Amino acid sequence: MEEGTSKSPTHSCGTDGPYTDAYQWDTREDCEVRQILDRIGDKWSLLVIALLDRRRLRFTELRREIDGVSQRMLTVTLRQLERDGLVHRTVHAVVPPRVDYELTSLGVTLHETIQALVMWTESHQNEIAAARAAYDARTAAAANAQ
Amino acid sequence: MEEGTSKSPTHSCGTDGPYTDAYQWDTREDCEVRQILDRIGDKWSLLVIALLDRRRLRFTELRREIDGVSQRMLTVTLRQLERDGLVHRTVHAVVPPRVDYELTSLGVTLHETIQALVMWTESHQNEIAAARAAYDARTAAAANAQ
DNA sequence: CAGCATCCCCGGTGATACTG
DNA sequence: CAGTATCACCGGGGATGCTG
Repeated sequence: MEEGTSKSPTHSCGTDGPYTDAYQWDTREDCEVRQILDRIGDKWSLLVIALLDRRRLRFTELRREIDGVSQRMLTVTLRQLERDGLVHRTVHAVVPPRVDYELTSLGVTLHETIQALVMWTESHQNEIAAARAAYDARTAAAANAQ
Repeated sequence: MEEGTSKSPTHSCGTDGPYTDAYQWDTREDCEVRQILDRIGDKWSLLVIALLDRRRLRFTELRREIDGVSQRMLTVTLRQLERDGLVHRTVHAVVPPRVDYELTSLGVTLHETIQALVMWTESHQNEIAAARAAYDARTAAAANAQ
């Protein structure tokens, strides 16, 4: 199943157009971009990063703020983020145990980048909603005519 | 700042400067941000958007360039993107059938926004790799000590 | 309090076969 | 060529129970 050769897995969009260079990105399934994108796209990571923005929270506080997350998934998510160097974990040797989480400087920069995406979404949500409504209407009409 | 309920749909970014307060985003599971994030995070959407950047491709061309995608998933992905108004689909009434895909203007703006994320990834992939290596080393050491 | 281990389910995805 | 339809799989994620 190894990509092995991983031969130019993508379009080497040659010289076939009046356009200037399109930015070519790595399209391999195991590339770094996909790694991060998977992290972005998973269910809880972004929420954790957003909640840790300029804050320092302990496990239970995070869990309370993220309504719906299971203990297991919060743990798993935090471990991934810690492994990626996006979140820092501080264990206090006290009883009962206390563990604090905060963004690393790397995590902060990712958060800032993600904000652009969030703002894009908020600026264009109406267009998307309209597009969906139009699409559904067209689809329904087609199904109706048939 | 009080949270009240975690389902607060508001994001009060109003008159505050970018760093005076945390930017609150919609944390509901069904919010628009999550809708788009799910699209970003799925397996093929981003690849399609990237490949359609300043190009106009037909179904088979896309399929050939995206190594590993099944016919079914390419269809599903394109339908979602079309429904969201990100990709435009042109059907030519010829035999054999010819269908062209291209980004809409909305799709172009999303692509531009995503580029920031991709570039972040590329700039920081070394840090992430280092963080992972360090984490794994720590973990292995701990397991070893035990 | 902050986890880890286990079981289990569901939906996203792939493979395959068929069609206009 | 560009799909649609159906089946099967597997892994993400929830629920639960147990520990330091």
